[in-house]
Amino acid sequence: MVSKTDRIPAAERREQILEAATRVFGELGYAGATTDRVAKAAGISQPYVVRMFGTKEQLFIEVLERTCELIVAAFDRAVADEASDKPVGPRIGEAYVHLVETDRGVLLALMQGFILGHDPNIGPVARRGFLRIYDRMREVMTPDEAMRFMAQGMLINTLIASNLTVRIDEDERVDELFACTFGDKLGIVLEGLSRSA
Amino acid sequence: MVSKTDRIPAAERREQILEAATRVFGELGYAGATTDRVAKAAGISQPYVVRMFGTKEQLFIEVLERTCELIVAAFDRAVADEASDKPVGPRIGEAYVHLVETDRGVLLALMQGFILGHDPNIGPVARRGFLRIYDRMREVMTPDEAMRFMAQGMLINTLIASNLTVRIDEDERVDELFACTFGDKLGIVLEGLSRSA
DNA sequence: CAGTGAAGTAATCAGTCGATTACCACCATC
DNA sequence: GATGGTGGTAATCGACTGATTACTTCACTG
Repeated sequence: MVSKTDRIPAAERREQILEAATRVFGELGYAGATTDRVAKAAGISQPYVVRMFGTKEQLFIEVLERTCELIVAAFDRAVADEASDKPVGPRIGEAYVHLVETDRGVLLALMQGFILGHDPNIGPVARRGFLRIYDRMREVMTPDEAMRFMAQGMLINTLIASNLTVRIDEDERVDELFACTFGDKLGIVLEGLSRSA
Repeated sequence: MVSKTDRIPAAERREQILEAATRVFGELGYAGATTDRVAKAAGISQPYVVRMFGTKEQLFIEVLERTCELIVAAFDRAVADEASDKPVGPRIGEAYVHLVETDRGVLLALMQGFILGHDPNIGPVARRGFLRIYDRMREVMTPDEAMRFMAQGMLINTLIASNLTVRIDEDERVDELFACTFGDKLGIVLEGLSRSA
């Protein structure tokens, strides 16, 4: 039934599942997503997903930790980028906007984690992830700058999650808000949107 | 089985259900909440909830529209407050912070709506609500100010949703972030927290 | 080539949840 | 005192979903 090329080492398959689960959880939320949707997105069967991660909850927790790692890693790269002549703040901002364009699922899954803060098992992981990102900011900017940066990030997450992008070029207020939010990085976002359309 | 004092006019009962549903949806999310939890929170039976609103989806949509109305109304009151000697920006900010303290469910339900932007039925309602709030801001401030205000609001929502408040007085970074986010309104928030604890 | 372990699935089960149905209690009014 | 409308529930159904079980296929190795 399964051709031999479909058999893949567990570690590699694990990463595939995490990637697919990030998209599915990001789109449907934790409760709304099903292990079967994740399985289909990863191209395998539902029982295999459950067996590899134990429970749906554990899978989500690993997705959440992975998204935080990806974001922190992206920030680290931006901070370490010696080639750029820009200050560190805008460099990190650009890195975040770049994530919007390339890996929307990461931001959405992160958002889904934050709003599960009440959950006894997921909540602590979400809070730890949030603080890890905040800490990273604080290493390169003041508390006030870091706060504003996080706020801007949360607005971006909300704009993406609420799918307001579909009304760009349709509603003047949306155009204005996007221009104001993304500033000189608006081009990057629009380019990413047209590519994914 | 039901004492006669439990019989209440439909319109009044409807408002009770919407209020209860706002809290339940805010805490558990749309998919995570059940009509039975809403019913128990409102003190009635599950079938009655469904019959009054048709479907769970329709109930959520009405909750979402109601939360937007409540927020816009709170802003309107703040704008119209002639007694205050503060500029309009801080007055609205204070109104929003006041919502954190008194009606957390409203902010959380609103957040839950935003992250359902992909949903074909709920998404449009969420976007309309977001823009209605943004419009209200734009009537009394510049695009840039309105964007920053929305960003700050989204950060506040995230801090509340992720339940980071539980780590106040436990984690220095959290204290710093809250002080920075709420500024001179931090007292209002802390007072609300200790009262609800 | 027997044997072992890793990769993966089909079938199914038990619990949950939204929705439906059929019913009951109360009050007004004629 | 029948009657009909309004406020409400108990019981239940069908679909969905996370998890479990038992099985198959294949590569490797002694």
